Amino acid sequence: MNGVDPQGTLTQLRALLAQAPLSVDSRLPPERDLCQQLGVSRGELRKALATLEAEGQLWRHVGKGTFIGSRPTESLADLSVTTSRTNPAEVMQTRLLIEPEIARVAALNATAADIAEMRTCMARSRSAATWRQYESWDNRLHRLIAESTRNTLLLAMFDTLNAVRRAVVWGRLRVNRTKPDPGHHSYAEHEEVVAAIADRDMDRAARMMRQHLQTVERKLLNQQQ
Amino acid sequence: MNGVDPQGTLTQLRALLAQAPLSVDSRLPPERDLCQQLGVSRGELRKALATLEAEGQLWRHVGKGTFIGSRPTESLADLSVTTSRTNPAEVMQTRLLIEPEIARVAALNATAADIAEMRTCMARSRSAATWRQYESWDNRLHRLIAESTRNTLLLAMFDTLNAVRRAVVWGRLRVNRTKPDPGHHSYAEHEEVVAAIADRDMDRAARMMRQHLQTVERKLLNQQQ
DNA sequence: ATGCGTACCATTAATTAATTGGTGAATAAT
DNA sequence: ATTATTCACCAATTAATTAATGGTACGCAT
Repeated sequence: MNGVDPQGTLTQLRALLAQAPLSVDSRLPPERDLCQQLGVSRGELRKALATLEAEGQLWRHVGKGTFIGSRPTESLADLSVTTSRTNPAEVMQTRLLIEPEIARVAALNATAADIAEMRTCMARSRSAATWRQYESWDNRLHRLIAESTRNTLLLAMFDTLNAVRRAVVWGRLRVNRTKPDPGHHSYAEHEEVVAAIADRDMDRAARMMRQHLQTVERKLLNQQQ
Repeated sequence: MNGVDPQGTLTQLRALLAQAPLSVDSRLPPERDLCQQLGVSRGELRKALATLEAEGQLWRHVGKGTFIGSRPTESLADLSVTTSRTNPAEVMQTRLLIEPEIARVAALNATAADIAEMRTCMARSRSAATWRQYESWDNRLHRLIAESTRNTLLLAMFDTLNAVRRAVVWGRLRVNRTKPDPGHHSYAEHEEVVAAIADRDMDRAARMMRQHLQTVERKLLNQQQ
Protein backbone atom coordinates (compact mmCIF):
# COMPACT_ATOMS: atom_id res chain seq x y z
CA MET A 1 0.00 0.00 0.00
CA ASN A 2 2.63 2.49 0.99
CA GLY A 3 5.61 0.57 -0.19
CA VAL A 4 6.89 3.77 -1.70
CA ASP A 5 7.36 5.12 1.82
CA PRO A 6 8.36 2.24 4.05
CA GLN A 7 9.12 4.67 6.85
CA GLY A 8 5.59 6.02 6.93
CA THR A 9 4.27 3.84 9.69
CA LEU A 10 7.42 4.36 11.70
CA THR A 11 6.91 8.11 11.50
CA GLN A 12 3.30 7.72 12.49
CA LEU A 13 4.30 5.67 15.50
CA ARG A 14 6.93 8.13 16.59
CA ALA A 15 4.37 10.89 16.44
CA LEU A 16 1.98 8.79 18.46
CA LEU A 17 4.58 8.21 21.15
CA ALA A 18 5.62 11.85 21.20
CA GLN A 19 2.19 13.46 21.50
CA ALA A 20 1.05 10.57 23.59
CA PRO A 21 -1.28 11.01 26.51
CA LEU A 22 0.40 7.74 27.37
CA SER A 23 3.02 8.19 30.03
CA VAL A 24 5.96 5.91 30.63
CA ASP A 25 5.30 2.28 31.44
CA SER A 26 1.83 2.49 29.95
CA ARG A 27 0.57 -0.09 27.51
CA LEU A 28 -0.35 0.78 23.99
CA PRO A 29 -3.10 -0.97 22.05
CA PRO A 30 -2.55 -4.55 20.85
CA GLU A 31 -1.03 -4.95 17.43
CA ARG A 32 -4.30 -6.13 15.90
CA ASP A 33 -6.08 -2.96 16.95
CA LEU A 34 -3.22 -0.59 16.32
CA CYS A 35 -2.62 -1.66 12.74
CA GLN A 36 -6.25 -1.07 11.84
CA GLN A 37 -6.17 2.24 13.67
CA LEU A 38 -3.15 3.32 11.63
CA GLY A 39 -4.46 1.80 8.43
CA VAL A 40 -1.47 -0.45 7.82
CA SER A 41 -0.93 -4.16 7.76
CA ARG A 42 0.16 -5.98 10.87
CA GLY A 43 3.46 -6.99 9.32
CA GLU A 44 4.31 -3.41 8.49
CA LEU A 45 3.37 -2.28 11.96
CA ARG A 46 5.53 -4.99 13.49
CA LYS A 47 8.53 -3.84 11.48
CA ALA A 48 8.12 -0.33 12.85
CA LEU A 49 7.63 -1.67 16.37
CA ALA A 50 10.76 -3.77 16.05
CA THR A 51 12.74 -0.66 15.14
CA LEU A 52 11.39 1.26 18.11
CA GLU A 53 12.11 -1.67 20.38
CA ALA A 54 15.68 -1.83 19.14
CA GLU A 55 15.99 1.86 19.97
CA GLY A 56 14.82 1.15 23.49
CA GLN A 57 11.70 3.28 23.17
CA LEU A 58 9.43 0.40 24.05
CA TRP A 59 9.41 -3.28 24.91
CA ARG A 60 7.11 -6.18 24.15
CA HIS A 61 6.29 -9.53 25.61
CA VAL A 62 4.03 -12.36 24.50
CA GLY A 63 0.80 -12.39 26.44
CA LYS A 64 1.52 -9.08 28.11
CA GLY A 65 1.56 -6.47 25.41
CA THR A 66 3.68 -3.58 24.16
CA PHE A 67 4.85 -1.04 26.70
CA ILE A 68 6.51 2.36 26.57
CA GLY A 69 9.90 2.71 28.19
CA SER A 70 12.66 0.24 28.81
CA ARG A 71 12.10 -3.35 29.75
CA PRO A 72 11.86 -3.61 33.53
CA THR A 73 14.65 -5.48 35.20
CA GLU A 74 13.24 -8.59 36.73
CA SER A 75 13.41 -7.78 40.40
CA LEU A 76 14.18 -10.61 42.74
CA ALA A 77 12.00 -8.85 45.28
CA ASP A 78 10.47 -12.22 45.99
CA LEU A 79 11.13 -13.38 49.48
CA SER A 80 11.29 -17.11 48.93
CA VAL A 81 13.68 -16.74 46.01
CA THR A 82 15.91 -14.41 47.99
CA THR A 83 15.94 -16.73 50.98
CA SER A 84 17.12 -19.63 48.92
CA ARG A 85 19.93 -17.65 47.30
CA THR A 86 21.41 -15.81 50.23
CA ASN A 87 23.44 -17.01 53.21
CA PRO A 88 24.06 -16.06 56.84
CA ALA A 89 27.08 -13.92 55.98
CA GLU A 90 25.05 -11.81 53.57
CA VAL A 91 22.26 -11.49 56.08
CA MET A 92 24.65 -10.27 58.74
CA GLN A 93 26.34 -7.80 56.40
CA THR A 94 23.00 -6.39 55.32
CA ARG A 95 21.77 -6.16 58.89
CA LEU A 96 24.96 -4.41 59.85
CA LEU A 97 24.36 -1.84 57.14
CA ILE A 98 20.70 -1.14 57.64
CA GLU A 99 19.89 -1.43 61.32
CA PRO A 100 22.36 1.21 62.48
CA GLU A 101 20.83 3.64 60.01
CA ILE A 102 17.40 2.74 61.36
CA ALA A 103 18.61 3.49 64.87
CA ARG A 104 19.89 6.83 63.61
CA VAL A 105 16.47 7.85 62.30
CA ALA A 106 14.83 6.45 65.40
CA ALA A 107 16.92 8.83 67.49
CA LEU A 108 15.42 11.62 65.42
CA ASN A 109 11.78 10.57 65.44
CA ALA A 110 11.09 8.37 68.47
CA THR A 111 8.43 9.70 70.82
CA ALA A 112 8.62 9.56 74.59
CA ALA A 113 6.09 6.75 74.50
CA ASP A 114 8.33 4.80 72.09
CA ILE A 115 11.29 5.12 74.39
CA ALA A 116 9.24 4.12 77.41
CA GLU A 117 8.08 1.00 75.57
CA MET A 118 11.67 0.20 74.63
CA ARG A 119 12.61 0.31 78.30
CA THR A 120 9.70 -1.95 79.16
CA CYS A 121 10.95 -4.35 76.51
CA MET A 122 14.41 -4.42 78.01
CA ALA A 123 13.05 -5.04 81.50
CA ARG A 124 10.96 -7.94 80.23
CA SER A 125 13.91 -9.38 78.35
CA ARG A 126 15.98 -9.23 81.55
CA SER A 127 13.40 -11.22 83.47
CA ALA A 128 12.90 -13.73 80.68
CA ALA A 129 12.88 -17.29 81.99
CA THR A 130 13.70 -19.02 78.71
CA TRP A 131 15.71 -18.27 75.63
CA ARG A 132 12.56 -18.26 73.58
CA GLN A 133 11.07 -15.53 75.71
CA TYR A 134 14.31 -13.60 75.59
CA GLU A 135 14.40 -13.79 71.82
CA SER A 136 10.81 -12.68 71.62
CA TRP A 137 11.53 -9.52 73.64
CA ASP A 138 14.74 -8.94 71.72
CA ASN A 139 12.87 -9.07 68.43
CA ARG A 140 10.20 -6.80 69.83
CA LEU A 141 12.80 -4.24 70.87
CA HIS A 142 14.50 -4.19 67.49
CA ARG A 143 11.19 -3.82 65.71
CA LEU A 144 10.13 -1.11 68.12
CA ILE A 145 13.19 0.86 67.11
CA ALA A 146 12.25 0.40 63.47
CA GLU A 147 8.68 1.46 64.19
CA SER A 148 9.79 4.62 65.92
CA THR A 149 11.43 5.87 62.75
CA ARG A 150 7.84 6.70 61.73
CA ASN A 151 8.73 5.53 58.25
CA THR A 152 6.46 2.73 57.05
CA LEU A 153 8.70 1.92 54.11
CA LEU A 154 11.75 1.62 56.31
CA LEU A 155 9.73 -0.57 58.65
CA ALA A 156 8.71 -2.78 55.76
CA MET A 157 12.33 -3.16 54.70
CA PHE A 158 13.22 -4.09 58.26
CA ASP A 159 10.48 -6.72 58.29
CA THR A 160 11.72 -8.13 55.00
CA LEU A 161 15.24 -8.38 56.28
CA ASN A 162 14.00 -9.95 59.48
CA ALA A 163 11.92 -12.54 57.65
CA VAL A 164 14.88 -13.56 55.55
CA ARG A 165 17.10 -13.68 58.60
CA ARG A 166 14.75 -15.96 60.48
CA ALA A 167 14.41 -18.26 57.49
CA VAL A 168 18.15 -18.44 56.89
CA VAL A 169 19.48 -18.71 60.42
CA TRP A 170 16.81 -21.20 61.29
CA GLY A 171 18.99 -24.16 62.10
CA ARG A 172 20.82 -22.18 64.75
CA LEU A 173 19.13 -23.24 67.97
CA ARG A 174 20.14 -22.24 71.44
CA VAL A 175 19.14 -25.23 73.52
CA ASN A 176 22.36 -25.66 75.43
CA ARG A 177 21.21 -23.35 78.19
CA THR A 178 17.69 -23.16 79.46
CA LYS A 179 18.01 -19.75 81.10
CA PRO A 180 19.54 -16.62 79.63
CA ASP A 181 22.72 -15.47 81.25
CA PRO A 182 21.97 -12.45 83.46
CA GLY A 183 25.29 -10.99 82.38
CA HIS A 184 24.39 -11.45 78.73
CA HIS A 185 26.17 -8.88 76.59
CA SER A 186 22.97 -7.74 74.92
CA TYR A 187 21.50 -6.25 78.07
CA ALA A 188 24.14 -3.55 78.40
CA GLU A 189 24.30 -2.94 74.65
CA HIS A 190 20.56 -2.55 74.35
CA GLU A 191 20.73 -0.04 77.16
CA GLU A 192 23.31 1.99 75.32
CA VAL A 193 21.35 2.02 72.07
CA VAL A 194 18.16 3.11 73.76
CA ALA A 195 20.00 5.70 75.83
CA ALA A 196 21.47 7.20 72.68
CA ILE A 197 18.03 7.32 71.10
CA ALA A 198 16.61 8.97 74.20
CA ASP A 199 19.44 11.53 74.05
CA ARG A 200 18.59 12.18 70.39
CA ASP A 201 22.20 11.40 69.59
CA MET A 202 21.85 10.02 66.07
CA ASP A 203 25.50 9.20 65.48
CA ARG A 204 25.86 7.44 68.81
CA ALA A 205 22.66 5.47 68.28
CA ALA A 206 23.97 4.22 64.96
CA ARG A 207 27.37 3.43 66.40
CA MET A 208 25.98 1.55 69.39
CA MET A 209 23.64 -0.47 67.23
CA ARG A 210 26.49 -1.42 64.93
CA GLN A 211 28.59 -2.44 67.90
CA HIS A 212 25.74 -4.52 69.29
CA LEU A 213 25.23 -6.36 66.03
CA GLN A 214 28.94 -7.02 65.73
CA THR A 215 28.92 -8.58 69.19
CA VAL A 216 25.98 -10.77 68.21
CA GLU A 217 27.85 -11.82 65.09
CA ARG A 218 30.96 -12.72 67.09
CA LYS A 219 28.95 -14.78 69.54
CA LEU A 220 27.28 -16.64 66.72
CA LEU A 221 30.62 -17.49 65.17
CA ASN A 222 31.99 -18.76 68.49
CA GLN A 223 28.91 -20.86 69.00
CA GLN A 224 29.21 -22.33 65.56
CA GLN A 225 32.66 -23.73 66.26
CA MET B 1 -20.30 -42.56 69.24
CA ASN B 2 -17.08 -42.94 71.16
CA GLY B 3 -17.87 -40.46 73.86
CA VAL B 4 -16.59 -42.97 76.36
CA ASP B 5 -13.12 -42.48 74.87
CA PRO B 6 -12.81 -38.86 73.79
CA GLN B 7 -9.10 -39.42 73.12
CA GLY B 8 -9.78 -42.17 70.60
CA THR B 9 -9.61 -40.04 67.51
CA LEU B 10 -6.59 -38.22 68.85
CA THR B 11 -4.80 -41.54 69.31
CA GLN B 12 -5.81 -42.59 65.82
CA LEU B 13 -4.44 -39.38 64.40
CA ARG B 14 -1.17 -39.68 66.26
CA ALA B 15 -0.77 -43.18 64.89
CA LEU B 16 -1.50 -41.90 61.42
CA LEU B 17 1.14 -39.19 61.72
CA ALA B 18 3.67 -41.62 63.22
CA GLN B 19 3.41 -44.41 60.67
CA ALA B 20 2.83 -41.88 57.97
CA PRO B 21 4.23 -42.28 54.51
CA LEU B 22 3.63 -38.55 54.69
CA SER B 23 6.84 -36.67 55.23
CA VAL B 24 7.15 -33.22 56.71
CA ASP B 25 5.41 -30.34 54.94
CA SER B 26 3.08 -32.75 53.20
CA ARG B 27 -0.67 -32.19 53.19
CA LEU B 28 -3.05 -34.63 54.77
CA PRO B 29 -6.57 -35.22 53.46
CA PRO B 30 -9.22 -32.53 53.91
CA GLU B 31 -11.26 -32.72 57.09
CA ARG B 32 -14.39 -33.88 55.29
CA ASP B 33 -12.57 -36.88 53.84
CA LEU B 34 -10.49 -37.66 56.89
CA CYS B 35 -13.40 -37.81 59.32
CA GLN B 36 -15.21 -40.34 57.14
CA GLN B 37 -11.99 -42.30 56.73
CA LEU B 38 -11.58 -42.48 60.52
CA GLY B 39 -15.27 -43.00 61.14
CA VAL B 40 -15.76 -39.99 63.38
CA SER B 41 -17.70 -36.77 63.13
CA ARG B 42 -16.05 -33.68 61.78
CA GLY B 43 -16.32 -31.86 65.07
CA GLU B 44 -14.55 -34.63 66.91
CA LEU B 45 -11.82 -34.73 64.31
CA ARG B 46 -11.37 -30.98 64.54
CA LYS B 47 -10.92 -31.20 68.29
CA ALA B 48 -8.14 -33.71 67.82
CA LEU B 49 -6.60 -31.60 65.06
CA ALA B 50 -6.74 -28.53 67.29
CA THR B 51 -4.81 -30.41 69.96
CA LEU B 52 -2.16 -31.50 67.51
CA GLU B 53 -1.91 -27.98 66.12
CA ALA B 54 -1.44 -26.59 69.62
CA GLU B 55 1.35 -29.11 70.07
CA GLY B 56 2.97 -27.80 66.92
CA GLN B 57 2.69 -31.14 65.15
CA LEU B 58 0.79 -29.59 62.27
CA TRP B 59 -0.66 -26.34 61.01
CA ARG B 60 -3.82 -25.45 59.11
CA HIS B 61 -5.00 -22.62 56.91
CA VAL B 62 -8.34 -21.87 55.29
CA GLY B 63 -8.34 -22.76 51.62
CA LYS B 64 -4.95 -24.39 51.79
CA GLY B 65 -5.39 -27.42 54.00
CA THR B 66 -3.74 -29.14 56.94
CA PHE B 67 0.01 -29.67 56.83
CA ILE B 68 2.54 -31.62 58.86
CA GLY B 69 5.28 -29.64 60.56
CA SER B 70 5.50 -26.10 61.82
CA ARG B 71 3.85 -23.13 60.20
CA PRO B 72 6.11 -21.43 57.64
CA THR B 73 7.28 -17.92 58.46
CA GLU B 74 4.69 -15.45 57.30
CA SER B 75 6.14 -12.46 55.53
CA LEU B 76 3.92 -9.45 55.83
CA ALA B 77 6.49 -7.54 53.83
CA ASP B 78 4.09 -7.23 50.94
CA LEU B 79 4.96 -4.79 48.24
CA SER B 80 1.53 -3.54 47.28
CA VAL B 81 0.53 -2.90 50.87
CA THR B 82 3.72 -0.99 51.48
CA THR B 83 3.26 1.05 48.34
CA SER B 84 -0.20 2.17 49.35
CA ARG B 85 0.90 3.25 52.81
CA THR B 86 4.09 5.13 52.09
CA ASN B 87 4.76 8.46 50.40
CA PRO B 88 7.49 10.16 48.37
CA ALA B 89 9.14 11.68 51.45
CA GLU B 90 9.51 8.28 53.07
CA VAL B 91 10.84 6.81 49.87
CA MET B 92 13.45 9.53 49.59
CA GLN B 93 14.50 9.18 53.21
CA THR B 94 14.87 5.43 52.88
CA ARG B 95 16.77 5.77 49.65
CA LEU B 96 19.04 8.30 51.29
CA LEU B 97 19.78 5.83 54.07
CA ILE B 98 20.33 2.68 52.08
CA GLU B 99 21.90 3.60 48.76
CA PRO B 100 24.97 5.30 50.21
CA GLU B 101 25.64 2.17 52.26
CA ILE B 102 25.25 0.10 49.12
CA ALA B 103 27.79 2.32 47.39
CA ARG B 104 30.11 1.78 50.34
CA VAL B 105 29.99 -2.00 49.96
CA ALA B 106 30.25 -1.67 46.19
CA ALA B 107 33.55 0.16 46.66
CA LEU B 108 34.74 -2.88 48.55
CA ASN B 109 33.53 -5.62 46.23
CA ALA B 110 33.13 -4.23 42.72
CA THR B 111 35.22 -5.96 40.06
CA ALA B 112 37.02 -4.23 37.26
CA ALA B 113 34.34 -5.49 34.92
CA ASP B 114 31.66 -3.91 37.09
CA ILE B 115 33.40 -0.56 37.02
CA ALA B 116 33.88 -0.75 33.27
CA GLU B 117 30.19 -1.41 32.83
CA MET B 118 29.33 1.51 35.08
CA ARG B 119 31.40 3.76 32.84
CA THR B 120 29.64 2.40 29.77
CA CYS B 121 26.35 3.21 31.45
CA MET B 122 27.39 6.76 32.11
CA ALA B 123 28.53 7.24 28.53
CA ARG B 124 25.19 5.94 27.25
CA SER B 125 23.30 8.17 29.62
CA ARG B 126 25.29 11.16 28.35
CA SER B 127 24.33 10.44 24.79
CA ALA B 128 20.72 9.81 25.62
CA ALA B 129 18.39 11.56 23.22
CA THR B 130 15.32 11.58 25.46
CA TRP B 131 14.57 11.72 29.15
CA ARG B 132 13.14 8.27 28.93
CA GLN B 133 16.42 6.86 27.69
CA TYR B 134 18.33 8.86 30.26
CA GLU B 135 16.22 7.45 33.07
CA SER B 136 16.72 3.96 31.75
CA TRP B 137 20.51 4.29 31.89
CA ASP B 138 20.33 6.02 35.23
CA ASN B 139 18.35 3.12 36.68
CA ARG B 140 20.76 0.67 35.14
CA LEU B 141 23.74 2.42 36.72
CA HIS B 142 22.21 2.45 40.18
CA ARG B 143 21.30 -1.20 39.97
CA LEU B 144 24.76 -2.02 38.67
CA ILE B 145 26.22 -0.50 41.81
CA ALA B 146 23.87 -2.61 43.90
CA GLU B 147 24.82 -5.71 41.93
CA SER B 148 28.51 -5.12 42.46
CA THR B 149 28.10 -5.43 46.22
CA ARG B 150 27.99 -9.17 45.48
CA ASN B 151 25.31 -9.46 48.13
CA THR B 152 22.09 -10.94 46.75
CA LEU B 153 20.09 -9.98 49.80
CA LEU B 154 21.24 -6.38 49.60
CA LEU B 155 20.40 -6.42 45.90
CA ALA B 156 16.95 -7.74 46.69
CA MET B 157 16.40 -4.97 49.20
CA PHE B 158 17.49 -2.45 46.57
CA ASP B 159 15.04 -3.91 44.08
CA THR B 160 12.25 -3.75 46.62
CA LEU B 161 13.00 -0.14 47.38
CA ASN B 162 13.20 0.63 43.69
CA ALA B 163 9.89 -1.04 42.94
CA VAL B 164 8.18 0.96 45.66
CA ARG B 165 9.82 4.14 44.45
CA ARG B 166 8.64 3.67 40.90
CA ALA B 167 5.12 2.93 42.08
CA VAL B 168 4.99 5.92 44.40
CA VAL B 169 6.65 8.59 42.28
CA TRP B 170 4.44 7.67 39.42
CA GLY B 171 2.80 10.99 38.67
CA ARG B 172 6.15 12.77 38.38
CA LEU B 173 6.71 13.24 34.66
CA ARG B 174 9.51 15.09 33.01
CA VAL B 175 7.94 16.26 29.82
CA ASN B 176 8.97 19.88 29.94
CA ARG B 177 12.21 19.20 28.12
CA THR B 178 12.60 16.68 25.37
CA LYS B 179 16.38 16.41 25.62
CA PRO B 180 18.43 15.99 28.76
CA ASP B 181 20.57 18.95 29.65
CA PRO B 182 24.20 18.17 28.77
CA GLY B 183 25.20 20.01 31.93
CA HIS B 184 22.81 17.94 33.99
CA HIS B 185 24.01 17.65 37.57
CA SER B 186 23.78 13.88 37.59
CA TYR B 187 26.54 13.43 35.04
CA ALA B 188 29.26 14.89 37.25
CA GLU B 189 27.86 13.29 40.38
CA HIS B 190 27.68 9.87 38.81
CA GLU B 191 31.29 10.32 37.77
CA GLU B 192 32.32 11.07 41.33
CA VAL B 193 30.49 8.07 42.77
CA VAL B 194 32.00 5.68 40.25
CA ALA B 195 35.44 7.24 40.69
CA ALA B 196 35.22 6.67 44.45
CA ILE B 197 34.19 3.07 43.89
CA ALA B 198 37.08 2.59 41.47
CA ASP B 199 39.43 4.07 44.07
CA ARG B 200 38.04 1.64 46.66
CA ASP B 201 37.29 4.64 48.84
CA MET B 202 34.28 3.38 50.76
CA ASP B 203 33.59 6.51 52.76
CA ARG B 204 33.84 8.76 49.74
CA ALA B 205 31.60 6.47 47.70
CA ALA B 206 28.93 6.66 50.38
CA ARG B 207 29.33 10.41 50.74
CA MET B 208 29.14 11.07 47.01
CA MET B 209 26.09 8.86 46.63
CA ARG B 210 24.35 10.67 49.47
CA GLN B 211 25.19 14.00 47.90
CA HIS B 212 23.89 12.84 44.54
CA LEU B 213 20.58 11.71 46.00
CA GLN B 214 20.20 14.95 47.88
CA THR B 215 20.66 16.86 44.66
CA VAL B 216 18.04 14.71 43.00
CA GLU B 217 15.69 15.39 45.88
CA ARG B 218 16.25 19.13 45.65
CA LYS B 219 15.58 19.13 41.92
CA LEU B 220 12.39 17.17 42.43
CA LEU B 221 11.16 19.65 45.01
CA ASN B 222 11.91 22.60 42.74
CA GLN B 223 10.13 20.91 39.90
CA GLN B 224 7.13 20.22 42.07
CA GLN B 225 6.56 23.88 42.81
C1' DA C 1 10.10 -11.41 -4.74
C1' DT C 2 7.23 -8.70 -1.68
C1' DG C 3 3.32 -7.83 0.94
C1' DC C 4 -1.16 -8.89 2.88
C1' DG C 5 -4.41 -11.76 5.23
C1' DT C 6 -5.48 -15.77 7.81
C1' DA C 7 -4.70 -19.10 10.97
C1' DC C 8 -2.32 -21.07 14.66
C1' DC C 9 1.12 -21.27 18.76
C1' DA C 10 3.17 -20.12 23.44
C1' DT C 11 2.63 -17.23 27.09
C1' DT C 12 0.18 -14.28 30.12
C1' DA C 13 -3.85 -12.17 32.32
C1' DA C 14 -8.65 -12.26 33.65
C1' DT C 15 -12.52 -14.86 34.99
C1' DT C 16 -14.94 -18.63 36.97
C1' DA C 17 -15.46 -22.85 39.46
C1' DA C 18 -13.91 -26.08 43.25
C1' DT C 19 -11.80 -26.87 47.34
C1' DT C 20 -10.86 -26.15 52.29
C1' DG C 21 -10.63 -24.72 57.15
C1' DG C 22 -13.72 -22.12 60.30
C1' DT C 23 -18.38 -21.23 62.42
C1' DG C 24 -23.13 -21.20 63.84
C1' DA C 25 -27.86 -23.20 63.98
C1' DA C 26 -30.96 -26.94 64.14
C1' DT C 27 -31.53 -31.50 65.65
C1' DA C 28 -30.70 -35.80 67.90
C1' DA C 29 -28.68 -38.49 71.67
C1' DT C 30 -27.54 -39.33 76.34
C1' DA D 1 -29.57 -29.99 80.34
C1' DT D 2 -25.61 -31.13 78.11
C1' DT D 3 -23.18 -32.96 74.37
C1' DA D 4 -22.52 -34.55 69.85
C1' DT D 5 -23.90 -34.75 64.97
C1' DT D 6 -25.26 -32.90 60.80
C1' DC D 7 -26.06 -29.44 57.72
C1' DA D 8 -25.48 -25.02 55.69
C1' DC D 9 -22.90 -21.19 54.89
C1' DC D 10 -18.57 -18.04 54.89
C1' DA D 11 -13.90 -16.34 53.71
C1' DA D 12 -9.68 -17.63 51.79
C1' DT D 13 -7.21 -20.19 48.55
C1' DT D 14 -6.29 -22.98 44.64
C1' DA D 15 -7.44 -25.16 40.30
C1' DA D 16 -9.50 -24.84 35.92
C1' DT D 17 -11.22 -22.31 32.17
C1' DT D 18 -11.46 -18.58 29.02
C1' DA D 19 -9.79 -14.52 26.80
C1' DA D 20 -6.07 -11.72 25.15
C1' DT D 21 -1.45 -10.84 23.06
C1' DG D 22 3.06 -11.00 20.69
C1' DG D 23 5.42 -14.28 17.51
C1' DT D 24 5.35 -17.15 13.30
C1' DA D 25 4.28 -19.95 9.21
C1' DC D 26 1.50 -20.70 5.10
C1' DG D 27 -1.43 -19.48 1.06
C1' DC D 28 -2.45 -16.07 -2.15
C1' DA D 29 -2.18 -12.00 -4.88
C1' DT D 30 0.02 -8.18 -7.08
